[in-house]
This record gives sequence, C-alpha cells and structure tokens, in this order.
Amino acid sequence: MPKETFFNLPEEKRERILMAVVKEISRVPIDKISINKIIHDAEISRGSFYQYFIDKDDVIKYVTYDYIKNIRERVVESFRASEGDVFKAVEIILRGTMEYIIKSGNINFSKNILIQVKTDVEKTIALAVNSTDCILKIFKENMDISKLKEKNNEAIDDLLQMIFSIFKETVTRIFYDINNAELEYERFVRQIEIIKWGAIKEIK
Amino acid sequence: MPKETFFNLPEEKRERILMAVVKEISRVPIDKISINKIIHDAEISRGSFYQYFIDKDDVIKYVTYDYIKNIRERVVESFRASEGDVFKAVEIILRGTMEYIIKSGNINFSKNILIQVKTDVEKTIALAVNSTDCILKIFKENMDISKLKEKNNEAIDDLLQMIFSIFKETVTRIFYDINNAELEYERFVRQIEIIKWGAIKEIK
DNA sequence: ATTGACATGTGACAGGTTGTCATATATACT
DNA sequence: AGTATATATGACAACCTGTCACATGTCAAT
Repeated sequence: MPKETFFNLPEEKRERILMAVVKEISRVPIDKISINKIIHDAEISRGSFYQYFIDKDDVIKYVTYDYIKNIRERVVESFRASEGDVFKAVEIILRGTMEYIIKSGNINFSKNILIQVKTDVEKTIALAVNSTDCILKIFKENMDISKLKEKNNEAIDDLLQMIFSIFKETVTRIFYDINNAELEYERFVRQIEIIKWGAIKEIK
Repeated sequence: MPKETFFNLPEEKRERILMAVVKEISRVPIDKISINKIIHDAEISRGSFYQYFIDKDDVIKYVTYDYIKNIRERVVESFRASEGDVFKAVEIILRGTMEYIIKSGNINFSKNILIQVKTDVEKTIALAVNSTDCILKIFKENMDISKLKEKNNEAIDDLLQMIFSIFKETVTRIFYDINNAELEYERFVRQIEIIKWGAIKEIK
C-alpha cells in the first residue's frame, strides 16, 4: 500500500503519477518497469516517489489491486443481472470482459497486469484469491442450485472453481491473440455445455 | 537457444553451469535472477557466460524448455500406460506429477519454472503451446472415444483443453501450498467426475 | 508577524545490475 | 613452428534501485 503522503497529495498530482505508472506498465512487462521512466513522466523527483511508495513492488501491487477490484465489481454486477443461472452468467461475464478489454484500448496494460497476477503466486495471490473468494461467495449466495445434481457446499465449490479455471484460460488465450477472441468465446460456451450435461453418454 | 560454444564445452563444465543456473532459479523468482550469482557459483567469467548464452532470457528459456520437455515425456508415457481412458489417465498423471515435484526435493525450482511458463505469454508460450499441442495430439490419437457424446475433432479438443485448464489450476494450487496436495488431488478427481457426467440433472 | 513543528520535495550517491569488447590464452591444423 | 580458430577474461559503459542529508513548503500557536 502507498504511504499516507500519497493519499494526501492533491488529486491532480496523484492522477498524474498514476497515469505515468499505467503508461509504464503498458510499455513493458512488469519485470522491466523503470522507476526512472515513471518519475520523469510524472515530473516528480526520485525522492518524492519513495515518499509515496515503499518500493517498486508497492506501486505495481497497488495498481494491480485497483484493476482487479474494478473487474470484480463488474463481474459481481453482471452476475446480479443474470437471475442466478451461473452458466448463463459466466458467458455474459466473459463477453463483458472481452468488451471491457477491447474498449479500454490499452490491451498491453491489461495483459501485463494479468501476467502480474498470474506470476505473483506468493505476494499478490492473497488479493487475487480474496477477489476470487469474494466472487465465489456472491455466486454461491445468489445462484440457482435447483437443477444441480449435487447441491452440497463442496460440490458447488468444485463446480465454480472449475468454471473459473476455464474462464481464466480463455481470457489468457484472448490476450495471446485478440483476433481469436470470438472463436475463444464460442469454445468457452461449448465447454460450459460439456460441464452442464457431461461428456459421456449415459448407459441406457 | 544457447550458442554453439556452450554445447562444445566439456560436459563437466556444462553441468557445472547448469547446476548454478538451477540453484539460482531455485533461490529467487525469475525476475530477480542474478547473472553475477550464477557466474560466481559456476566459477566462470562474465565474458564466458555471454559466449555461451545470448542473454539472461536465453539461459532461462533453455532451462525452462528442458524442464517442460521432461514433464511432457513423463505425461506421454503415463498416458500410453492408461489404455485410452483420458479421465483415468489425467488422474494418474496428476498423481505422478505430484510425486515428481515432491520427490525432486526442489520445490522452489519447479515453482519458479511454472511461474515463468505462465508468465511468459509471448516468449516461451510458443514452446509451452507446442508442448501442449504435442500432448494433445498423442491424447487424441490414442484415446478411447467410444463413450463420448460428441466424437468430432472440435469437441474432443474442447474437452481436452478444458481438462488441461483444470489440471494446471490444480498444479498451481498444489505449489501454492504443498500441504494441500492431497485435498487438491481429491478435488481434481471430483471435477473430472462432473465433466464426465455433467452438473445438471436430466429432466425426466 | 515570528516561531517552530511537521509535511513534502530534492538530487547526489552507494551499491547493485546487464551486456560489450579489446585483449589474452588455449587448441587444432597445416 | 606458425597460423587460424575457438575460448577465456575482467574492465567498462550504461543503466538500474533505494537512501539520505538537506531544502523548501505549510500551518497553528504565540
């Protein structure tokens, strides 16, 4: 978390700094990020930067956290609008996510942030996991389980976690080649169908 | 790929260098790796290092590639022994992978390599994808599709890719906390069951 | 208005990094 | 022995990060 000083800053300056950080994250993968570029761009001194943030990781973590929070809010809202059908909901959410990524115009930023989240198994995982947990909780509380074969807590967790895995894989593939977005969406829909009805023929 | 010079080296020296690289990858996440530490450890000069490898990425990529190749070979072998039942096969493969990771004694190395593969969406992805493609191909050629509802090529791809997503998620979770390995294994088995039979009750 | 306490701004700096290159040495071949 | 080719080396430029002593702002109380 940034130091208090950062939050005391006049909004204009805070925004300017964050803009510079976003610009830098968009420019290169996280491990190549240069504080020098950021402070030059934001027109602040080196010393100031370290008065706002503990270190490089701190600023990256903060921006990452913020981005994930946004995504999460959008996901939760989409789900609320889906009347409890998880399977339908995740399709809508995927489409929304695709559009959000494309519309934002800054694919590199989203891509590098996504990589960051995936990378940071130890450090950021806490917030990523919390984020997932939070979403899972809302899903569990609001989803319609009447049609499920297994209704116990564990089974629902298994199901949701599985859907999330596939969701994440799909998003990664979309980032890898944005031109395949539509194909990947269709694939996701087919995979959800498999989960719903099973891959194996019932023995008559 | 390392330069020719590296492969011309006497095996003892080559091994010594690779050992030093493995040691360094085990020590810290990929983005914190220090060439200085490696050359000091391997007792070679800075200049020599750059005569063997193009740059830092080159050596990491090489070691990563090698590791993935090993895993792939083990997976393919496990599958060959499973008589075409993909669902059973992936369970055996997961167990084998778990044991391989634990037995290797060097969890940090595996963990950091895994992160590297996940991270490197652009760079290493080619080989990771090739690796997956290669496995997929062997699966497709050898699997028993008689019990599947959908037997066309696309449907089989969807199914396998989906299983892989869940597999990867499970492995990641096992790395995150090795003590949960057994629980994650059980969860994986349950998830495979869902894929086989579906999550939704048939309407009678 | 002056003082002092505290918040914020600054750039030079130490100590680290990577990749290069001219030069030195070893090996192989005529 | 002499030359060509392959390998070894550490000093080096050009970057990097995080720190710190000091400069400047801000604001409340005297």
